[in-house]
Amino acid sequence: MTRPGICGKIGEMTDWKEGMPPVVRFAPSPTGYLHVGGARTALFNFLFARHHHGRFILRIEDTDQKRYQPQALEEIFASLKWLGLDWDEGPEAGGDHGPYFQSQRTELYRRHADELLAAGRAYRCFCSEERLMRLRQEQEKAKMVRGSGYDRHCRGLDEAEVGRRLAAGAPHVVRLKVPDDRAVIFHDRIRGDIATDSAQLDDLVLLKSDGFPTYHLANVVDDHWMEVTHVLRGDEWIASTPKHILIYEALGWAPPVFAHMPVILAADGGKLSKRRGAASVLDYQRAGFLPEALRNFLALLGWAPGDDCELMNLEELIAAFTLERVQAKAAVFDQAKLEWMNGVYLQGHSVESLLAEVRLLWEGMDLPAGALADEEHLKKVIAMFKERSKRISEIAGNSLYFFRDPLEYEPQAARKYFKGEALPLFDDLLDRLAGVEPFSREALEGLYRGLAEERGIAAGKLIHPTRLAVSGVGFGPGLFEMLEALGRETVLRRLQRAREHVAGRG
RNA sequence: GGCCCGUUCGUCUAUCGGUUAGGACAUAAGAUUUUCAAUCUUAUAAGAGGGGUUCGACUCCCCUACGGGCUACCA
Repeated sequence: MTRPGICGKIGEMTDWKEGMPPVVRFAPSPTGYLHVGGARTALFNFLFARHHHGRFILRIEDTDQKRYQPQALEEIFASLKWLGLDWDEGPEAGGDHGPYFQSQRTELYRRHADELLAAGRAYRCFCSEERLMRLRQEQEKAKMVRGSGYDRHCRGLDEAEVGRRLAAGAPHVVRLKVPDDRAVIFHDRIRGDIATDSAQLDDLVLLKSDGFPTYHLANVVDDHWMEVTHVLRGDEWIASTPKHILIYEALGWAPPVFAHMPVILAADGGKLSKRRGAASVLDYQRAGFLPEALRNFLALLGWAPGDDCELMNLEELIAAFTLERVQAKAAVFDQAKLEWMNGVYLQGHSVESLLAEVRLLWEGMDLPAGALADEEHLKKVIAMFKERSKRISEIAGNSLYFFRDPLEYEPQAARKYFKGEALPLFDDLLDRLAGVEPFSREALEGLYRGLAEERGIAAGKLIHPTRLAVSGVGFGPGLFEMLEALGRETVLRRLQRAREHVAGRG
């Protein structure tokens, strides 16, 4: 049996070459559940910080008032905690760089926007949404090659005019003055140098008309004041990074190190979504996955330790993780491999450690009163199902016949084992099972083997119909330990009922 | 459309110019078994295409194709 945590990487930790401990952040937007792609980004940030003895900050980017969903916050926190990704600074944890909600830092953004305005690096724009929309349509129609995007209409407004509109309370945004035709270059730790012509960038909005900053301004300002040294984020941000570089320049700040993580795709190559396999971290929890399995699996999406090691616990992941080994290529989420890995981790769990969670699932399954009263019995059942399960939910879902009589018989198995020839065998079994002492797996096996020999048939002829009769299905734990755990009374009752069922069908 | 990023078995990946291109999941076959699962054996399976550079390219460069991202007062 391959056990998790066999790689022995502990002790190989190295300090970050540049000396100073790094500071990273995970900055989700509370617009919905935390999906596995976000979780993977959080995980990489966490691993990087721990590996280099740095700090991991959680920051909430709630600057979009329209898309804000209050319950999303709880989901994000719960998801991160479930995966074991504790943050050193942020909501609940506190820290010296708070507040950690961008909605509570609007003064700071406004101050820097004013600073840029005063320095002539930014300007107020009074264009209406209608005008912007019309502009976009016209550009589309004209198929403009260059200069698409905002046309800098308000960039040349004179001070008097601006003052007049301001006094009139006209709604406006603040835009950055993007320099003409200049190369904007940044180094991506995963992809190397990426250069963009500033002519490709339009005068982006820094401050929205509702007073909130855009992501671009807020993330630059926060990363600066929170002393973030490494920005590890999804690669959908690559195209925006030149804008961020320009903002750093305008503010006179040194940009952090950038490293863009590859995306995670669904099996069909498309984007991961609720419909294409689960996407929410908490959905995986609900589906019976173990956090350490999902974490291990996610770590291997876009990253590999370099040797053939795959099963790694948290300490080993931390010890082995480096940015150099993060891949640039998008990775497909392979549910089958996750299932396998989860099964491996599940086998590593003791019955005791599984008890509480499985019991919770059973409790939600509408079982007869008192069915779950005997803890020793529950443990026995878990032990029988654990080894043949890949998820916790399978243990609970496949073992219901230990708490109530089967409601029906699996049709395919019934066709095979509930034939007329089974009737005399049932009679023999009913007769002998009533008297066997003790009702133990050893004695039961002796009974079955003996009877098979007497009748000159294979033991399977007795075993299979019995299994179906007592469990309703054609698969499960070894029959004799199953019968022992079920107890004589239950076994006889179910066999009797199965006999009637077979007889009734002629 | 423009700009940017990417391309090794079906999937996740190893390879940092010279390998019989390795491992894992999945798949198939066999062993084992009272079923299922597990376990053990074995097998199938890859450098998108085309040009360069080089004594030698999966590895470096260019082109094409394909996939993805961005092109919002969303993040």
